[in-house]
Amino acid sequence: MTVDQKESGLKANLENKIRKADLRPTKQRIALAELLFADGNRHITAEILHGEALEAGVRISLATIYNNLHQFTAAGLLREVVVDSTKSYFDTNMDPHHHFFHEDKGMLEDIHSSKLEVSNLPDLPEGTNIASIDVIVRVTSN
Amino acid sequence: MTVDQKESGLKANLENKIRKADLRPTKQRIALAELLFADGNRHITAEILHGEALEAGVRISLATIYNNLHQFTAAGLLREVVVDSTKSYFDTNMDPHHHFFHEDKGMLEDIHSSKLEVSNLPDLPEGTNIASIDVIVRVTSN
DNA sequence: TCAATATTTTAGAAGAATTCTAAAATATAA
DNA sequence: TTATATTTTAGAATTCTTCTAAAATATTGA
Repeated sequence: MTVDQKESGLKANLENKIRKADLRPTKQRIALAELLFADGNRHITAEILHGEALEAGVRISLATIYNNLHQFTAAGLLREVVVDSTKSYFDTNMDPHHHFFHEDKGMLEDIHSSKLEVSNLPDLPEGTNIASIDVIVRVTSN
Repeated sequence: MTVDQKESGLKANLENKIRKADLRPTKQRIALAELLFADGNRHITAEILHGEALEAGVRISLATIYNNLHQFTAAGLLREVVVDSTKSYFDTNMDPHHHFFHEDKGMLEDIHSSKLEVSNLPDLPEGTNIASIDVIVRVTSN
């Protein structure tokens, strides 16, 4: 298999992913999917992703970055992790898991669910359901 | 004990709290301390606190609200709870505990630490210390 | 008490992140 | 194709928060 075939295979796969989410595989969308999903789990902000896209030579506006991050999130391809009241982080890992948050670097790191257990959860407030349980272990460098 | 004595006792207590934080007990600070600490645990945003202060007849600017929320936080009288990437919540309960977050109402509710346990925490990333562990149980109404 | 000093408050401007708008560009279906 | 639906975009608008520097208030020590 040539490099070209491998690449077109990857791209075709991403197009598929986008189609399955009921979205059209536009140039911008494919480029973002590549940046987000091509090599493994990522935690990324809109600004950073925008920077990476421009660096990769993809002309894309910040509004489009936001649009797509939200559309991908709605489609279950991304989840938002709330760790900082000033900006939003998006996580490409959809398996149940938790996070270390490096407060000085503003950086997230996964904690696989099997590695951490939450037990003894009290009764839920009357008339509510769990949407998610988020554990953030905030760490600082020493 | 008269109502007046009780009230002045409460106010004196709050002044004390403010002084211990190395802050001057100004009219605005005392009013905020009253709103925050007078009756039990509260979870509040800057906007809401500002509204309550104005309603209570205290002339105070939003900048002062922010200044004081941060000063109280730095002094260990408040803690910030990060649950929403669009605004900041401050919690008057300084005991170790976790939260339910009612996503539809934007409302926080305490989970006492004894009611919930986090176990099996993996090794921390090289060269880091735990700053805090935050568990947010996000719930929605059904 | 009264001045000198230090802290605090404030209005309004500025900043940062995000969302909105409506027109142009692109993708899809027939 | 051509019509229709979706997407992208620049730039304005919005929301929350911080900054600025001047006026007000609190504290200290004679």
